[in-house]
Amino acid sequence: MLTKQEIGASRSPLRTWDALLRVGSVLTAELGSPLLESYGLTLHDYEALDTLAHRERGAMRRVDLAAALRVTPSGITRLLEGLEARGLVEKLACPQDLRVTYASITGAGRELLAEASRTHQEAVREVLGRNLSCQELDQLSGLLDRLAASPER
Amino acid sequence: MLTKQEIGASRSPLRTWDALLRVGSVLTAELGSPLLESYGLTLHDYEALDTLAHRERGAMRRVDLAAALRVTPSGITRLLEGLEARGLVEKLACPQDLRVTYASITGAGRELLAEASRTHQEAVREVLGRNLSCQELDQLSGLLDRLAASPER
DNA sequence: GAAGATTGACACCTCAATCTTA
DNA sequence: TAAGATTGAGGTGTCAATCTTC
Repeated sequence: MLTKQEIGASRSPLRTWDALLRVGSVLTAELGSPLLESYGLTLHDYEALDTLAHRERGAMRRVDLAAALRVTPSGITRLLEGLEARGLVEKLACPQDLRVTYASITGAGRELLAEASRTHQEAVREVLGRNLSCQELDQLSGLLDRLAASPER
Repeated sequence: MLTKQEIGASRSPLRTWDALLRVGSVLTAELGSPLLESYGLTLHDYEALDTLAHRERGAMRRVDLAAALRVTPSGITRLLEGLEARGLVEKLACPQDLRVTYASITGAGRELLAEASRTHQEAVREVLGRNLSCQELDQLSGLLDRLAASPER
C-alpha cells in the first residue's frame, strides 16, 4: 500500500497504468487476431466457450457468465446470439425459476473449442513466454491478482 | 524466457494472460467512468490530449498520434473528430508535405486536460496504490514493459 | 419492488476502398 | 508506388427502457 505522501507524489502508479494499457492493447491484438481469422472467435467468444466447457454439464446461468466475462447483461445477450446462431451454444430453461436462462455449450462448441484452444494456448505460451521466465510470469500474475483484489484486505 | 518443454507444459502463461485480461477490464471501467462522467472524455480522448500536451508546441502528426494510442488511421480520424468539434484540438497543415496533417491541442484543450488530469491522476494513484507499494508497482511496470518488448532482444 | 433477460439507440473502433500528394 | 487521411459499412459493446417472473 502507499502512504498519503507517496500517493500524491509518486509517478509509479502512472507509469504502471500506462504500461497496463499499452500491454493490454498490444497483446489483445496479437492474441485475438489469429483466433478471429482461424476460427471466427473473438477473445470474448473464446472465453465464453472455455468458461462453459469447464463447468459441470457445460452450462451456466447467463447472468453468471456475464459476470465471469465482465460484460453487462445486454452484452452477454449479444455475445451469445452469435454463438447460438452458429450452434456452438444453446439456451436451457430453468424449471425452478422461469426468469433465468442457462447458456450451455454444445457438442459442436466443444469441438471448435478443442481445436481453437490448441493453437490459442500455444500462442499465449509463445507470446507470454517470449521475454519472461515462469517465475517472472508467476510473479506478474501474483501482482496483477493483488492489484484487482477488493479494496479492503 | 521459457524453454521448449516449459512452454508446452506450464500453466503460468495462461494464468498470467487471464489475470491481464481481468485486470485490464476492471481498471479500465473503474478509471474510465469518472473521466467520462465528469469531463466527457474517454480514456483514449484523455490519452490523446495528454500525449499532445507533452509535445513541444502541443502538436503531432496524426499518423504518429495514432501509433502512440495504438489505433488505426481511421480510428484517429474518428477520435479527433470529436475533440475538434469540441474545440479541444485543431488541425494544422504541413507546408512541406501536403499529405500530412498535424493534430494540435488548443488552449481550451489544455485547460480541460489540466482539470481532468488532477482528478484522473489522483484516481490512478488511489486505485493502483490501493494494494501495492511503490516498489511493487515499479516491479510490475518493469515486468509489463519487458512483456511487450520486441521479440528479439 | 427486485432479478433476469432482451431490445432500441448509440458510441467507438476496425477493415476495405478511395482520394490526394510525394 | 507508397504515405497520409478520410469515408462507408459493419462488429462489438454500453445504457436506458421494457417485459416477465420471483
